[in-house]
Amino acid sequence: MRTEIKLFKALSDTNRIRILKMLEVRPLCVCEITEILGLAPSTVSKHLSLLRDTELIGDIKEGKWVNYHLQAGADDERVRQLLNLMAEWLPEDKIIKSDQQKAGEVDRNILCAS
Amino acid sequence: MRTEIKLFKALSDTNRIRILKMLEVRPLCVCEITEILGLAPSTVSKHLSLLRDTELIGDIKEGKWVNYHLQAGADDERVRQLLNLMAEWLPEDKIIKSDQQKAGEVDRNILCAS
DNA sequence: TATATATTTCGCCATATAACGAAATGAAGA
DNA sequence: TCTTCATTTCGTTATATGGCGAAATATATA
Repeated sequence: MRTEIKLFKALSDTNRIRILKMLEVRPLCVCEITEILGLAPSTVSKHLSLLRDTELIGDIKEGKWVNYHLQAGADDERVRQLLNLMAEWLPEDKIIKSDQQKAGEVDRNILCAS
Repeated sequence: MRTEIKLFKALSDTNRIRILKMLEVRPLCVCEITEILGLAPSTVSKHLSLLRDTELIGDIKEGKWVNYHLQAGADDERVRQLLNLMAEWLPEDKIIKSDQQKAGEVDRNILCAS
């Protein structure tokens, strides 16, 4: 039962839901997510490693950046089921829509080290 | 987003998952659930009211007992989706299977006020 | 009415969680 | 090599959560 609880806990936080929903748009690096959420980088990093522990997201290093992406094809069926649910949920949420628009627009080269 | 978070939080606790899974067998009163979980009645009552707040379960008074049941036909589609997932999950979990067997066997007339 | 029983509410305590800033780590480029 | 910048790790703090027992509430029965 540990896995299931860990998954639900991962989804029990507003900022982590916002992260998952913005990753539906495209993979993002930590500083892009940090900018959109308006949190400290260390806080965002912690959220990301918690999500990664559940396989809901994965990461790929690209030079000095770490790109995080949804794990839509995760090994664990429960993860896939929850990601499928989340993809349907919150289609009209103002914050989510705003986040997703920003996710489509941010440019890490302009944004980071500003 | 508040509703979604509340739902995931409700599912983020071992004892609440155990309650949902035992209610798949049949409706149960508080003292039956209390006996199976081995927790204080006040603790179980708190879990139940939290689950009821999400519409995952409902309650019907029957004399001095309060019977709790799954809300499989809940108004909220998200609730139905999560209950459907939970019905598929944990089919082999030892604790869950034991709980479900007990749920089929307990008799509140023998059990309570013992 | 008085008593017994089931449930809930309240107050308390221990632990878990989310936030931050500071310091450590890792990679790219001067 | 040295510097810069993205990210992570660590330590701290405030709040949330889950547990209990005691007291309050509600209902059935003597």
